[in-house]
Amino acid sequence: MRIGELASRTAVSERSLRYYEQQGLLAAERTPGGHREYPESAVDRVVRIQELYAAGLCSAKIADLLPCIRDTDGGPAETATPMLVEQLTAERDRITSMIDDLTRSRDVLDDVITTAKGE
Amino acid sequence: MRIGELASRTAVSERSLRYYEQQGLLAAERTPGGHREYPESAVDRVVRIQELYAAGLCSAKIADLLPCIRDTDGGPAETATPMLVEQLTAERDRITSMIDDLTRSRDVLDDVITTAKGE
DNA sequence: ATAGAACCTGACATGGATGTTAGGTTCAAG
DNA sequence: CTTGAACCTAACATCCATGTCAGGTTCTAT
Repeated sequence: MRIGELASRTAVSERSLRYYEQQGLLAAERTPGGHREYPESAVDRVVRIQELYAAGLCSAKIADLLPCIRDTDGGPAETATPMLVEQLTAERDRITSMIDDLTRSRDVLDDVITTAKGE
Repeated sequence: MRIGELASRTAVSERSLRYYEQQGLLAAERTPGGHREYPESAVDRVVRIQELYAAGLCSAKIADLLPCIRDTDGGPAETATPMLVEQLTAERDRITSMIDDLTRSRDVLDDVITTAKGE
């Protein structure tokens, strides 16, 4: 599929998709004229990339990580090096405390909302 | 307490604390010479502010929200207006999906970590 | 053949919390 | 009184994914 369709199916802007390619996160074939041509699996990958960005990982970490991810269609292409495992473990712990923070904030919001509705 | 102590006790930079004041999130008394003087409760408040920033709320929303929060030392000073409740509900839903995304990303990391360690 | 939609590259802009620096004032301890 | 730590304001810098614009090329349907 081409970039417009991928953009609309993932709700990610074309600008961002080109940026992902620049960062080595998302490969694309090219038509003879130079237009990008994506495989069906690009949809899942873009969603995954967005989630990882949202989790606070930078492009470089995501680029390291992606080849090690177990795709829907098979096992991982690579195995994480010990150094990468160490970094990813730190990221995982950071994500865990992010989740805890978010949960606390959500509880605060719920309390304020409930209080307001109860009066 | 003064700004240096508050900064070290909350692990938030003095720069940020002054910024919070500018945004109307954190009030401070002043010494005759103009130095900021914070009450003990500022520590909790700063932590709360950081959590809300981490949850993706901007300064303005936090400023609206803070007066409605049930403090440790009593009930909320204000009750949220219907409009604010609507906004906060949207924020809460957004936070919920953030948590879901983060959980997914953490699962991905765990899988990569486990796979690497298992070999 | 041709119009118009879709795509290309490249460059500059944005946001918003935070870092940093500069130059000056206040505070506290000797 | 003096000295150094701590604080003040103001202004500018940074990060980095994303937005936006300009000017040009490719694709597709008629």
